Amino acid sequence: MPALKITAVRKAMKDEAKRAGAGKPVGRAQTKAQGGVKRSRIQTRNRKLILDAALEVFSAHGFRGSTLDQIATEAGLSKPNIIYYFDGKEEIHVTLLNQLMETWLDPLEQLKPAGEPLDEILAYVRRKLDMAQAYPRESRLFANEILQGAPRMAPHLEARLKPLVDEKAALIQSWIDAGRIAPVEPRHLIFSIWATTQHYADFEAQVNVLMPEGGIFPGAAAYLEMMFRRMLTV
Amino acid sequence: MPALKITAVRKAMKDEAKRAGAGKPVGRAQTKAQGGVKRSRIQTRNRKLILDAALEVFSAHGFRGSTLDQIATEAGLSKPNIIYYFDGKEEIHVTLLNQLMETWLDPLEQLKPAGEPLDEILAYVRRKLDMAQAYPRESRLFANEILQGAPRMAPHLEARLKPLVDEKAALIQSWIDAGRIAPVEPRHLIFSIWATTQHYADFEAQVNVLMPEGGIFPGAAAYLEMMFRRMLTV
DNA sequence: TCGTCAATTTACCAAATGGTAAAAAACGCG
DNA sequence: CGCGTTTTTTACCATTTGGTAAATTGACGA
Repeated sequence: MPALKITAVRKAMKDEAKRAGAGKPVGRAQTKAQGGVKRSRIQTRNRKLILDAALEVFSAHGFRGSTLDQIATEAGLSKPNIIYYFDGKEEIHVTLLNQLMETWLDPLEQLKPAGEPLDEILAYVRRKLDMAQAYPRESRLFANEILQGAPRMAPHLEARLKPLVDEKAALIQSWIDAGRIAPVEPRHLIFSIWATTQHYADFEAQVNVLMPEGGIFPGAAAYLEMMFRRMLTV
Repeated sequence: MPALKITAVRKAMKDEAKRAGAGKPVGRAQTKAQGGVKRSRIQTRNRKLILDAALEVFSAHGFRGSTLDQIATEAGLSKPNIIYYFDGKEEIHVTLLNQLMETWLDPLEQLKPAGEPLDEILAYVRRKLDMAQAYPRESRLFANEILQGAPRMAPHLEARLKPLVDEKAALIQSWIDAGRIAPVEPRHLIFSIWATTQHYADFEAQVNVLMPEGGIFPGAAAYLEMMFRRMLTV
């Protein structure tokens, strides 16, 4: 029973320290990206090494399926050294997710009112598919998180994704109202773009079984362009 | 070091026993669905309880994110009692996956040469969407497994899914050759049907953030029917 | 109703895992 | 170069977790 108590106390102290913003005497490296967090060359390099390794591991096995040892090995660092740079497994994951969200939003942000509506949307499909091809690990990391109910991402979804989707859905609706594309529910349209493009990254294992010949992306691009073109042409 | 050795020996003995097909003296319940495995009323009931609980837990947290204790609690049984019915966590998971595969294949199996091609395909979309709505846990269990690279399912994918997809892709191609639907790559068509329908189950957490109003499925059904109708109409 | 086999519980264990403490090593600046 | 600071390593620890052994209870047919 004493062991339990000691742990509880230690944990409480740690939480306290966190709340007070008082870092450990050694290793102020883990203070997150708040104000100006001047990072040394070594810190920059190693944080990147760790995040790269974590992306590899988390995207392949999910959060709970990944271990610090795996990440450490992949990064070529020792486990305690990883804890020196990040407060723990969870913080690495959250950092990755936060970074990812911006990258993920980017293609949709580029959907602009200027230009021909159909071309704009098809270009968006294209960007999304390119993204799935270029960053399959990021796509799977994201998919994993959402599949588990977005436990560490719900706030971000609400704060960053929702406003953007609201904005772009309104834009698409305005195109519809102007009779420039066929009438469809904008949000379902967006969902179908996400689903079809990300499928090639997230379900790669299945796709590879069913279409063994390498290079599915050219065919996918042609198929999706045709699909959305036909659907949206007035 | 001796501890390690003992474990190794114990493990080896267990593997041996498995290979030889010699079950434990007590509990022949875990012999899998081979020949006639007459199961008592209690066995039938408890295996079902366990599989139901495991579906709930595995679909929510993934394989590695789930614990036997969670499954036991959910099933209302004790952990050792669970091990009495299944050889271990892995066997529960595999059993679930195998069962699931049949259910999952069913809607595609119903795609038949008779009838109007467009109606056949739209009915397939409908069945898939109904399935996502009625069995979201199954959909997520499957998605989880594929996301992780299908480690426990690759053989099944190859043996059951691939032949079926080959067959139905050929059927769709024959419809195209006969000029009865618009020409599209049959496999990409199938992928897009899977992706768009399962999206509503697998990414439910995200969908719920972006479309707070309950009952997205009616809208999804209308949208998807329109989408595939427009794409496939000659 | 009684004995036997099936089912369940109790009490464990070893390994894996996230994390820590403290000493050693490397860095870099005056 | 010398010395304080940062970074890394070594040696641990507590908890969690999958799984087991053995004793106990329960079901059910002769």
